[in-house]
Amino acid sequence: MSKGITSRKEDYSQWYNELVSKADLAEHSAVRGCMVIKPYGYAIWEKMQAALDKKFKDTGHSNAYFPLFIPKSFFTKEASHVEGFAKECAVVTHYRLKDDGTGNIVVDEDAKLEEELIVRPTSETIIWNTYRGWIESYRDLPILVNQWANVVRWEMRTRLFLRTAEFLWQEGHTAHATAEEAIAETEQMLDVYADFAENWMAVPVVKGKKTETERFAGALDTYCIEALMQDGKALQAGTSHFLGQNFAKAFDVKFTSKEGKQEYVWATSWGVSTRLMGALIMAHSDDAGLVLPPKLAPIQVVIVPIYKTDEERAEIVELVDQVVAECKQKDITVKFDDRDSYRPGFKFAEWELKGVPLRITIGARDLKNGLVELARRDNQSKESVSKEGLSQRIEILLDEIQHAIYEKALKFRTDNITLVNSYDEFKEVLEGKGGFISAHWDGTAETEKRIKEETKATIRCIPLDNKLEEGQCILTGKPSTQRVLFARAY
RNA sequence: CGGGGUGUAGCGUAGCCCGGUAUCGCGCCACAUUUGGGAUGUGGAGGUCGUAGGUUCGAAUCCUGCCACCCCGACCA
Repeated sequence: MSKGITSRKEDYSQWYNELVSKADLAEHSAVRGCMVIKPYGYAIWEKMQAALDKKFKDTGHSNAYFPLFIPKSFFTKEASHVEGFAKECAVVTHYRLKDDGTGNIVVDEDAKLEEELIVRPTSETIIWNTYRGWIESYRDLPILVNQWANVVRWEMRTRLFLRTAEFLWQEGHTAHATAEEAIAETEQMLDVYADFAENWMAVPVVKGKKTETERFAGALDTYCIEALMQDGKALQAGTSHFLGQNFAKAFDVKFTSKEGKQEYVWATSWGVSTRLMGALIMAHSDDAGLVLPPKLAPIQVVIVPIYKTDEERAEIVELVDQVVAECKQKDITVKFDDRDSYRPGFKFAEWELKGVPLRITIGARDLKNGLVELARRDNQSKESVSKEGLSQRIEILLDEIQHAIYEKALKFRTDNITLVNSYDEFKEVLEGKGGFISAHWDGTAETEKRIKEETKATIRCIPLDNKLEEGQCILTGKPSTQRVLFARAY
């Protein structure tokens, strides 16, 4: 491992790339646009999955699994849905290879599929085609299903975690008897995402609604959580869609109501992906490496011993065993770095790079005094504490770190939401400090498009807690009733 | 998919213009001395020069195709 990484100031995207690679989170694979998520990175994803999965179950959802392949005819049934995804679909056309007679393995043209299969970019179509068979009566509703899966969107430009051709995610697909119930579900899951982002990832998010332009292909309404990265760019961290009856109509999914009438089912879908890993990395990490929130850190505490002799080592190990046992009782994940081939300084740097929230250093000096040294990753502070009651202190510190990095990110976001009242001011802020820009917009797609073309900024969302106020659109001067959030985005 | 760039040991590189089987640093292995912020010395291993062709007595070097990655654009979670 080489020393250090590029600083954020020097080159933010290089910093990100080096961090992902040097912290052992992921690497590029032999397949274009696809990544290998390495064990340490995957461990973080697993922690995210576990927390989210529990929240889904707690709100009444069950997991299921639907096929990777979707018949093309299904996929093309909902017009705007197809239009939105058509340009990035991988298509399976054949089911066999053969030897062409010269030792080359080629596609067997005789094994052409009668109907081509689309590798799912999302599963609405296959799921709604399935739901048709599951739903007859209002008594079959609601259906509250989630699936953890991989999806493929053939992206031209990829970045590890942020945009790859294949990624991991969860997609919830629910079916309801009424629009009100479906909308309530959409909002509930948005709250689940926001809660997860803020309380687990320690990333503050703005809950909002997408404009028509930014809406999911096939949805009536798309709700989102938007996060702000340290370079001032926004990142969509999760979406929850109210799909109306679009998919029910496309797939003819009807139910008999209490009144005995045939009605189309109301739908929602919602998802978050491994992109959250990108958000996590860019929200907290610094020039020394990753900074992980304790709740998602695969290793919460690392213990680095410092010794000269075997006797000292033995004494330290004895204390470490106690500390580890104590922590285990409190469900704190501890790693004892007993590698003999690296010196302490090297280990300090390595675990900082990997974002371990707390480090315990134990040396001969400490043993003599009955102390250990605790070092926080988030603010680099150190303290010497008694070995008595150490696990309590660790517990408190982990909790403090979780809150401290959230507060830091929140302050950054608050400082980087700028209210502007003119287009000149808008452009100036966008070029200079970046971040979210709160401005009046006349509500038309034309204006939105022009601003995007001229400045590369998009409307990230119309915040849900927006207060109404009279104003004038920064571009056209037309009347507006509320401000929306603009930003350049990932 | 358009424009630009890069590919040489695990990583970072020199050599390429001007053709003769490859330089240096980090890392790796062994041993010794070390250990409170990325140790030092000695010895050693490791290469289809991205890949497939072509030119040539001879190609990392010249020519062509392909692949991958990085930056900028269009598109997108």
